[in-house]
Amino acid sequence: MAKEITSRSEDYSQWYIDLVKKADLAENSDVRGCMVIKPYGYSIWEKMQQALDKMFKDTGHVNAYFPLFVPKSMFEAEEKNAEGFAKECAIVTHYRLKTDPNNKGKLMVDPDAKLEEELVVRPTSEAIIWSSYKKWIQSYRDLPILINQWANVVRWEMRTRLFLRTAEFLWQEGHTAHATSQEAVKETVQMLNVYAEFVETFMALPVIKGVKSEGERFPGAIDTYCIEAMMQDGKALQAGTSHFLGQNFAKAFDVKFATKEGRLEHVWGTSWGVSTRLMGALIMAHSDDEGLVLPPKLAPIHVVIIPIFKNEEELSKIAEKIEPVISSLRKAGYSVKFDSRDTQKPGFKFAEYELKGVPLRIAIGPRDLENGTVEVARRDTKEKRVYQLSSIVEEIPRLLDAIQDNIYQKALKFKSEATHTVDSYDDFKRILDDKGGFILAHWDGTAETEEAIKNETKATIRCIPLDAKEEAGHCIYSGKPSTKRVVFARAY
RNA sequence: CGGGGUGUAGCGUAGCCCGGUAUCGCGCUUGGUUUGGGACCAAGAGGUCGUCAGUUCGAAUCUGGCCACCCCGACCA
Repeated sequence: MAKEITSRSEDYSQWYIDLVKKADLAENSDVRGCMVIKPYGYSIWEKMQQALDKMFKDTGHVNAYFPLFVPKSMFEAEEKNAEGFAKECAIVTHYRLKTDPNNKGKLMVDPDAKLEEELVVRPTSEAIIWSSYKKWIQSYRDLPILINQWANVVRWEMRTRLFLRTAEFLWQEGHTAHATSQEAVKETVQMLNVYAEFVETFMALPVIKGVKSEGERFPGAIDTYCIEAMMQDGKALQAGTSHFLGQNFAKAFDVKFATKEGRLEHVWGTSWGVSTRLMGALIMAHSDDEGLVLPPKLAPIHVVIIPIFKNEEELSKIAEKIEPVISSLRKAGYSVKFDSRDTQKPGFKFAEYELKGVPLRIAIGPRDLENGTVEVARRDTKEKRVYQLSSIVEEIPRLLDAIQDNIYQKALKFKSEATHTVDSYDDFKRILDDKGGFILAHWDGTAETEEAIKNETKATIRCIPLDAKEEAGHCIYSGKPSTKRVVFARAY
């Protein structure tokens, strides 16, 4: 009742906000544009971090940490990158406050404490990292450098939305340096594949892998690879990017190395990142009007057990009966919560854990004690089934796998139904307005056409898919010849 | 930054036009009855009405300044 959320059909974006707040994931803070990630939301992010961090380490990367502040002169070294982020930077200009003589009890910025050089709060860390790499790299023997950092960054967005766009957000950013262009490209693609694999296997969300058009490219990159996911309302969401930086940053920061042959060359770079925005994708991809639906691989609680009892005595009988199940499951690595609160009724708890997206719920009461059974409810299908208590420890892993798979299959089906192929601008606009989704269409490859379509329809080129097949056609906008289809969509 | 809107208890709100110290629901506290799908009854606690000034015997209400937030646009992971 109090926790009721707006339905998706009524107002999708309100549904999203309700979900984030009522499932206790995050809330707006008293700081403009910045959110508080609450414990339940943060525990999902930690699960994501753990899985990604392992994948990074398995591909040879190590973690490090670089400063939050970047001196302005350092920040502006790579011109395109600086320009691209200039409009959204927070800047530290002073290092001290003092009591305000004209305003009792208040503080003011001390005008005598102005910094010689302003510090930019990092919107991304290429600058500070490449200025460090300059000191670390002299020879081909020093390469490659494969570093990741988990950090917060600040981008002063005009309009913010919980998880999807906040002024401060958490992310990881990988920054690598290589001796050859081929090796750097290979790294860029490898990390794109890591992201795709993570999003598909852990988040149960299928993606399109592709390359950004010039207009959508990361400032300072030669190529930006990305994965794009489809949300339930037909809007696309960029879930991760991997950039081939060429020698741009090496040149800007004068990072050279001696080759085996003794020549002095600039190194080749990549950078790649995913952010707490993935939380937004996770929420929007699978959840329903009852609340979150979490894939078991990222759920902080796999199984919640709700005892149904009238008194202390009944509760202790149930607890005794279920205890071996709990400890076996925990031993096997599952997160189990036994909610024995006597302050809430079972129905309240059922609704609460549905809201929070717990994949499996076990209810056990006097009736079950008599029959040696439990009732198991799946969050994804809402299906309830009675199992023998003796078989439950074996059933749980099977059920969790089934849920993970079912959620993915459902999202895959949705994505394929939301993907349309069009050959005329009229069809393009019609489908965009009727259904949204991904639209595969021919494009003449020019920034002008891309810009015109964006202005007229708000749809952007999400990517040029890596698996796009060669196919002669005509640009839906200009009619000029094209050799493959690109993916358009309205996006978050 | 341009256009529009809103600030009243932890949350959501009524009252404002037409001035007389604030309504209702959820939540919270206590007691009792309940407990297999969001319990019920009773009694309570909680508000400088965003802020500063003005008009007035008297301001949530009228006037002006300021601040904050939300929505639509431009920008964006």
